Amino acid sequence: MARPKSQDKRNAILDAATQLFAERGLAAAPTSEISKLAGVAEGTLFTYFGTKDELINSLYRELKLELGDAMMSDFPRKGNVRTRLRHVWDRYIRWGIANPRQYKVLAQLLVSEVLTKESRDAGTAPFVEFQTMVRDGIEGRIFRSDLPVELISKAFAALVEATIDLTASKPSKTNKYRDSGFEILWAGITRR
Amino acid sequence: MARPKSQDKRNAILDAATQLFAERGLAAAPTSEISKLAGVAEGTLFTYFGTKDELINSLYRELKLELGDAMMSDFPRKGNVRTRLRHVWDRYIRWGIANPRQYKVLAQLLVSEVLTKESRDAGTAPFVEFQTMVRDGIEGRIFRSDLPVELISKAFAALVEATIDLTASKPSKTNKYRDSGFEILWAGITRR
DNA sequence: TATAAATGAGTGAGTACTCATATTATAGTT
DNA sequence: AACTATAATATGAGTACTCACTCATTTATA
Repeated sequence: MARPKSQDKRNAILDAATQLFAERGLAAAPTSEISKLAGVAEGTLFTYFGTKDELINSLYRELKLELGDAMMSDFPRKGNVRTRLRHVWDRYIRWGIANPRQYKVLAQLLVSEVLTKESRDAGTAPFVEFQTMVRDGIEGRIFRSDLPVELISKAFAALVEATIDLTASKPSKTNKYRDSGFEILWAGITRR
Repeated sequence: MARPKSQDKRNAILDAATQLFAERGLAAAPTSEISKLAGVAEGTLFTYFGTKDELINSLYRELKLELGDAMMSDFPRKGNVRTRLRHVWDRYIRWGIANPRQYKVLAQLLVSEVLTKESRDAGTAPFVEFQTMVRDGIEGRIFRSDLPVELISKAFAALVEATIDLTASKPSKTNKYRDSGFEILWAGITRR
């Protein structure tokens, strides 16, 4: 290899894209401005990402990885189901609040029409341990056995996101929302 | 007025926009194609909606009204809290399944950057009775009193939408998801 | 008959992507 | 260690194209 690509430039482009996507939406953020903000020539953007759609797909995978890392670092593998569930709950919310742009872009990407099936599949990879935990909860008779696994996972995601959204509009109640949100989830899926 | 605008044309344009937005996303649906699909000249689109953004905002309000109607028709005002909550739950899900395009577009509009604050506010208007019901639930000691009202509303919306999304991928389990989803919500927000 | 809607070719402002040229990190040679 | 050849990246003006919106003209209705 005569001259290697620079991971720094790649990251700068992804960061710039995140910022502009969050501020204006996917379609209204031109590659010319993304590259300018990243401090590279427009052509350079296209040596790192063949098309704008490819950039968007790469960004999605990157963000999902970050979120997965945030949720799973220090994961209390030995803890009971409640402890583990609470860990990922707290981490997810913390990440969403600490990275509002990334969080917002993720929401935009998910409803966009440009994500490939491969990207969507790749995006679920970081969350295998989460699936395991849900299965543990059901087999260990902690979760209600009449609830489908996929509904529990979905309910988790839906409630975290609702909680983060609320927090964004009333940051002073962050802790309240975080705790109450979890209580709704826990009471909702566990046996009485 | 020499020649009145036609409600039919206006609806045709909104319908065409809904279809194309759902298929390709807001940005990739040109006004030229929307008008063609609606069976009017492109100029006509602009006599009904001054700009594309205005069209999008109008569509949002229209869809929210439809959803509100669907949820609130035959609303059992005299029923107990569970009956009333279940009513709007079922109607919301039924509407989402019966109108997948509308439902999808609504999701896109909510994360888009073109909705004005006025539109967002107007969008909540059809749901005043829902708010009342939540307050009833808290005052009547049916819902847990430590949960913030706004979190309960948000949790409702989040769980319905999660349920509809799941149903879209596995229609055969529609009833199961509908019932189980509601159980999660109900167990989550009521006193033990 | 007056007034407004309907039409669709035209316009100007962008936009994603290209490509000829300049630059530079690397591997090989001495 | 210094030099060179090589092959890749970096650059940004240029290109082909698309799109939201306009406007002169035609058509319909009160």
